Amino acid sequence: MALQLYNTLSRSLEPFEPQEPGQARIYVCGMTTYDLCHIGHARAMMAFDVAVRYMRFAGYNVTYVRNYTDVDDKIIARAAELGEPPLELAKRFCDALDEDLASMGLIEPDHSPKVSEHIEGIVTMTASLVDQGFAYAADSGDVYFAVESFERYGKLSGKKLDDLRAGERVALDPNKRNPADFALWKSAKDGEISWESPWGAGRPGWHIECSVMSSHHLGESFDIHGGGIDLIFPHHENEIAQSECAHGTHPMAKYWLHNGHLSVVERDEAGDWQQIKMSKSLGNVVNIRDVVADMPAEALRWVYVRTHYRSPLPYSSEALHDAMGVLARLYEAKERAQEIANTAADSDPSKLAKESAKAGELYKLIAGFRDAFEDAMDQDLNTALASSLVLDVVRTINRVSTDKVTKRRGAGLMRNALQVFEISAQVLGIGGMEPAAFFAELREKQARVQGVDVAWVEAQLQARLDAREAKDWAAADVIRDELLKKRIVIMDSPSGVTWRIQV
RNA sequence: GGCGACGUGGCCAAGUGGUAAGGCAAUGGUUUGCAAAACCAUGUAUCACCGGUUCGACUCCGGUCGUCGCCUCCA
Repeated sequence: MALQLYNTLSRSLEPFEPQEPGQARIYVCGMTTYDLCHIGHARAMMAFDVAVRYMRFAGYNVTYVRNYTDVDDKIIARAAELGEPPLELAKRFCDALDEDLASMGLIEPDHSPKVSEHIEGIVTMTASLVDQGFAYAADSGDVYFAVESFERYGKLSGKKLDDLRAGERVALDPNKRNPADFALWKSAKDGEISWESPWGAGRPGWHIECSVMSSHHLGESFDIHGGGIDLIFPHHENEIAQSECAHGTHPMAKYWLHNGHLSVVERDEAGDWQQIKMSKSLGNVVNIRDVVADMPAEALRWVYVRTHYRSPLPYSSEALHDAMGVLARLYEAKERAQEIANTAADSDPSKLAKESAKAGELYKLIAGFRDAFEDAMDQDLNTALASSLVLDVVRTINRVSTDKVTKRRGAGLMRNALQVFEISAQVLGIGGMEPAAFFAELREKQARVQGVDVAWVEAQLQARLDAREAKDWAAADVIRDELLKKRIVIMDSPSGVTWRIQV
């Protein structure tokens, strides 16, 4: 099977057929950089991160563009509040965003254009729309796109101009011919950041930058345009209008992909989930850096990956804790597989599979893994299914790791099994760490979160080890119970003692 | 008012017409000095409800109820 994507334009699943075979061009609406990136934004970033990773995995040569909107009303307002030049504020948050996304293991786009660097192109496209009669300059110095001039207006969102309840929620603007007309260019108010234009000093409207930057990097008609579900209208609808009118080509993009929203949920007194709004005033905004400071970033990725990108995602700290536990199991399996791969003798895995039923089970699972994984991802990037296939392998590795035949001669088999983690790491961004590094990071971060003194723990562990060597089980157990009270769990194994903080 | 999405075991969550993956939690067991981890076993799921199409529907169609999103800035 080949990749199929759900296209918002047709509201159906379509086979992915890029304009140029083997080459995929994708544009994703990034962030308006007036604040830190929170886990809701991160979901969108993750959805398209995985999409691009998978397309590359599947053999496409992908050109991936994700913009920063660094000129915007909210940025100007925030900058005024803080007494900071708007572009400096935007730059600060662009850098913070880069840092946060890198900490989550997101791949970098091939191009990350900023509005402030494309003003000339924006003026040119706006002028072209005015010249062609698709836009008009009002006396105020604002330039508006005339939605009635574009017959396909509404094709993405399914909205009809007559149905839009103009003026109901926002005061009508007397400068506009139709209330649905939107600004391509906004005249500068006193002291605002502005650029010169044929219509006087001003700055770009909200939607035009994406039309300009996408065509700049990907051409007038490209393959995939992505963003959050909330952007369908008006943002993407308006992008289509601008681009297709300015260029006289269509479609602007063949496939429109939209990720569902994340919502924060908490348990109420009855134990039922209650949806709560993530907002500054409630003080419950969860930023990427808050999460990544407390645990390995893959835990957060796991939360995203476990739900299909188009479904709503209920987020809770409980889900994040579950994810940490699952990842620990995954890395323990990887560690077991590595140990056998490093210490066992080599033997043809197919022969081993005949000698031991357990080895045979793993052999079979691994042999079919890549196809099954691709089938899952081909179904509109079904990471929920794909990730559960990884867990199937994890369970089977754990089961086989006690098998005598495998322990003795299973190096080859386990090397094959380890490729599953490589695929998972490549596509989902999960499972690529060295197990020891994962556990060290988990322990270090959780120790800080829970206020545990690592040196003290190590000392306790040594004392317990001494007691155990003396077979003084009672003393050893007292120490273990003491540690457990501080949520430190001890795990004895033939290769030594490890510990973990209960999450 | 318009457009759209969702409702699957205690919870989360896949499911591409042929009676339901995976995860978490729970219980029992194997293992362990005892634990932890791991593994094994255990879930009668009226797939919101009511009709329809079909040999057969969680899956398609219509309706009802409920939750949510967009129509203003929003990932």
